[in-house]
Amino acid sequence: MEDYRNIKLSRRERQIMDIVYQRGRVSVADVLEDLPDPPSYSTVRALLRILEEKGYLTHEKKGRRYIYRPMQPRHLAGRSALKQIFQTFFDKSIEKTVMTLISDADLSDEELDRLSQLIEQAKKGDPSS
Amino acid sequence: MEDYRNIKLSRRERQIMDIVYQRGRVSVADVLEDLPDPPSYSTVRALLRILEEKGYLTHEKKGRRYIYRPMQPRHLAGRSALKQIFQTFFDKSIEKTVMTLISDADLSDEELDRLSQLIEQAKKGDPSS
DNA sequence: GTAAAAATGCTAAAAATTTAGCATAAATTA
DNA sequence: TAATTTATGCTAAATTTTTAGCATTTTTAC
Repeated sequence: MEDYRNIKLSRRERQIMDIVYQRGRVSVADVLEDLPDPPSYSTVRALLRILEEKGYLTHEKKGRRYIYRPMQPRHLAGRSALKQIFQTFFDKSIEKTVMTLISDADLSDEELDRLSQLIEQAKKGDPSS
Repeated sequence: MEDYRNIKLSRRERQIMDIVYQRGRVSVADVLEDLPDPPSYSTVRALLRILEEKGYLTHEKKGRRYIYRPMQPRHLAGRSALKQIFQTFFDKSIEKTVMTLISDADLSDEELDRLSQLIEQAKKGDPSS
């Protein structure tokens, strides 16, 4: 659980977390740049501070400015977000979710081959059925 | 775009939209039942009304009570949400996203076979590369 | 047919979020 | 070294969100 995209955070807080996960590491200016309907510099600073207080971010001093990054690693946050999505929209079906991803994506044959391999490996690796 | 999970909606509004998409059609009581830290009946009604005003929901009278459903079809909302996720967490890579879905899922061989077929079909159907 | 139950309409207060602004410190530059 | 720029610390106002409550309507039960 612990999915920031699902509960807890306010609208601005979520927007900022998304930016942080997209960029990996951000300065106040970075966030300001990416925020839709950007508020003032002060505002962004306040929100970053709050997110840090809530335990979602941490910062370090880089020269004279703060650089923020997420506390939870990206891949974990991604997993959690995906879980939420496929529960909400795809009847908890991985298959439906993958189908949507693939059919929307217009993938090259090369990419499709790599996915096939991925699935073959999953078959070998986990003899669960 | 128009992704309710990304921007615009407040925390409660999003929670409610998630419930609506999970259930398909909801009464006030349904929503109340699924909401974490449920507020009062009045509150839920107000939120549903607001979401309808904003164009996310519509309702019909079923007997004496309102039944709400989403304006945007589930599969479209799902696509949009997925897009957001794989952009934010997976470097816009379908492959990485699918990999995470599959490796987390502990799928049966049967399910994996169906996914293989899906991919084969994608290869045939779209000779893009 | 009257009373109780279960719904909505509407309004406004309470709480949380979002915002800006002033004070201050450090680095840059002229 | 003084002025300017670019950062943060802190505080409080403005706005939005969240909530509850009362009035009214419709159905159900006696």
